[in-house]
Amino acid sequence: MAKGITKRSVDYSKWYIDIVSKAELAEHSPVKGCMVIKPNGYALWENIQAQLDKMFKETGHVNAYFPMFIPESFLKKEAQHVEGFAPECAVVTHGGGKKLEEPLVVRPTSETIIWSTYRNWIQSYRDLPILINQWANVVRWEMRTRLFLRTTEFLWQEGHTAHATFDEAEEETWKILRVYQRFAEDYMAIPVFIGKKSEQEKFAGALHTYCIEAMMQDHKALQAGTSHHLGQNFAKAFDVTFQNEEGQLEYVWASSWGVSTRLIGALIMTHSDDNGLIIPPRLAPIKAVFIPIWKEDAQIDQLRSHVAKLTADWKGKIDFKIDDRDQYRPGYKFNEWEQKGVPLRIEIGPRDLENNQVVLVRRDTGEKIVVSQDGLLQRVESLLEDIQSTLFERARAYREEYTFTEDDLDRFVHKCNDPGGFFWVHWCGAVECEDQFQEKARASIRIIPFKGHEESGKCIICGKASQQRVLVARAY
RNA sequence: CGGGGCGUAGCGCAGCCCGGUUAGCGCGCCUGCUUUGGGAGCAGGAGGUCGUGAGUUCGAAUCUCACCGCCCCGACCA
Repeated sequence: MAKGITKRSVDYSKWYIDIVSKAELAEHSPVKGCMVIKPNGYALWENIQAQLDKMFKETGHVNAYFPMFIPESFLKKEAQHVEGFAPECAVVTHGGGKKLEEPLVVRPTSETIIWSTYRNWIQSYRDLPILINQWANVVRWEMRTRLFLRTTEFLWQEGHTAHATFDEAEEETWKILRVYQRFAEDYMAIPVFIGKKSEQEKFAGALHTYCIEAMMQDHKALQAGTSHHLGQNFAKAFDVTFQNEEGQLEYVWASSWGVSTRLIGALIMTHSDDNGLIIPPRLAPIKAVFIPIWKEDAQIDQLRSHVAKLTADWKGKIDFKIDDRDQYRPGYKFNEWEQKGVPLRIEIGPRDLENNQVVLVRRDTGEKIVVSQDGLLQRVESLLEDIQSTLFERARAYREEYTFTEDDLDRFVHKCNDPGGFFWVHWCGAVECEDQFQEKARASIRIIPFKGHEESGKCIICGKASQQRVLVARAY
């Protein structure tokens, strides 16, 4: 039935590419590693943006925009930061037909340009906090790219906040992490583990990095959002100080945080099946699609006007579409909308007109439900909510099935290969042992849990004392 | 940067080994008629610098050399 989509069991990577292509989310551009985000993909991104933007504003943030070009010297001001980003920067050397005096880096992230600006904005504790977010594109010259998951240019939001104290910056970093978690779980229907990154995995230039981590259907981990406590590192690099209530000069404390179009990749790999994309209703640009079915020309107009009447009060309440194209037959449309991930299909034909009913078909389960046309909107709305929670529960059950607590090294390595998954293992904290996860199992520490999850044991690698388990997995 | 694969119509491919009329097939597209509750049928039609450049040859999609690009799999990263 799923024409043109490789089955997950045959080739997972191919399946992913087929979904992106068949759902018309994006395609490759003439430039290596870049993508054209097509209307279906962009509509999804717009819905992600709209909800997140609302949540940022509810937590006191405002939007602004900083330029894409950054003087090369700025990148070099924060030692860890340069080291982390220098290799993957695109650099503009010419403009207006002339060689530039100083090359311009196309932003890989905006900490440097923003902190060079904050320097001018901050003098007193009364200027703090600054809680700014920006929606932007960034460029990172990656060696290996995949549509949405890792592209040379991608869209994201980056929050950059400035605070008077360590604790305030910490609270901000934590608050945003919880916003990300809530968004992932309540809107994308993607269950996530939250925690802290190891020293090796943290952002270049941060004191520590928090993240949300999700499991994909191939049991690999995908980092879906990060929130960094930047300490005073950028304030020191750009000499951003403020006068506190006692009149003393102090360096400003910072946080930064972001999610990107990678979320679309996460959404695909969490919910979709061999028949195509599945979009959780709360983010679906089209939540329901009507497919009128007719046998004679005379019925077309009858159906059109009937559906128009039926949906007269739907506008503004639910995003739906009526597919009354007559160059395609119903079966074709069924498949097309399934591939595009529309959560609910509403079939209506002569039989239904006679019986005052419609046929609802759930995208998540394929279940067909015959319901009365009376109170259809309420029925559709509650069904969409049910699909939303079913998707989340299904994803959570799947994740639990492949999340293991493991104490035996051989068994851990073996299970990393087959079936793969998330592993809670004891780790002593040594970098050497962390490297062994990569060496032995091509896996890495995805998160270190927060306080309250202490448990003493022995490091699965070296056997020395360990105070806690960490989550280890192969990752995208 | 290593390994693999591929560049021929919008998409997917055959043809190449063994050079030779007008480069072919499926899907899609356009026109018409019949159809329409799980990817419709028939008829007609449009659509090509065979990735680029050089070479061999009377003659190159096909042989030789070089280059370019893309995809997939690994090492680095959101």
